[in-house]
Amino acid sequence: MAMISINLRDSRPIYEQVKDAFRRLIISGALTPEEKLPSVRELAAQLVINPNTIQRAYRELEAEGYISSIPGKGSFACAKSSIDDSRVRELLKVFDDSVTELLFLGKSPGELKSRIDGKGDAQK
Amino acid sequence: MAMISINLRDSRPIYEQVKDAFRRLIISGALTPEEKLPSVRELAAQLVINPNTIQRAYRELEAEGYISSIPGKGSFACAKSSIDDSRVRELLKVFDDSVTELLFLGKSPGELKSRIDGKGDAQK
DNA sequence: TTACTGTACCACAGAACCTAATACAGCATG
DNA sequence: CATGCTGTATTAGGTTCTGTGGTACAGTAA
Repeated sequence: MAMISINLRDSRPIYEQVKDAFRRLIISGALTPEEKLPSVRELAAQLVINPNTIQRAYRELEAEGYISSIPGKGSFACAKSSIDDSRVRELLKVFDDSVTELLFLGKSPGELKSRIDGKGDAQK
Repeated sequence: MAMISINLRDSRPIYEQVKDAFRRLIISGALTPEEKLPSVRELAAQLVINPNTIQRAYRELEAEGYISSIPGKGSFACAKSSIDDSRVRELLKVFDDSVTELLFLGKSPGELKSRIDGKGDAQK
């Protein structure tokens, strides 16, 4: 039942941790399209944080297209087809920048490529 | 002479923008090892921001091993051999996470690999 | 000496983050 | 209908982060 967990001692904002956690669940397939997420109040109670913080995470996840919230019903995971294109562009920039710096620091292109192949099946 | 520029309307902290800017200069080779960076006060005057903000950026870049600051002399770019290992681990995590999400969103492994190859010569 | 360098410290303002409490409307169940 | 859930919005307050402004000290070089 404890779908996600957060770390109050982390420097990253709680709402960002919540966003990342649900993105991972969706990416890994642990949360399938149309599947219901915990309600704002329920999750806030589980994590012992304020409902407003959860609401912010859900609102931003919805803006990215990862989830869809319906008043009175709940929040639900979306199919990947509905994820916003700007999210892809953002990720590509992160990818490119990390590659550039890793290559500079001595990593070989082959080593980075093999890391991509390692993602086929196991999700960690 | 304007080595870097910052955007006050950006949501990211100024000192983070400064850090990224100098990392890019070093990575691209525009700033070679032992080369001198602008002084704290000089750069602050150029960018019209507070010297303390520059100082923070320099301090953190030094902790990562990208630059070395010597009281009375100045701050200088370092050779890549002195960059901290934790920076590499951090970058690998960013790389892996972006790959996982990009693959989920429909990008093919081949497309990502070709992006790695595109970094051999041109730098942006 | 003079002028530059990095570094440290303090106080202050504004923004971001988070909490707390309340309220309203939509949906589903009995 | 009525109860209880759902998302959503609003207001207020506290804490932390970010950035500014000013001052000070020590090391380096002309």
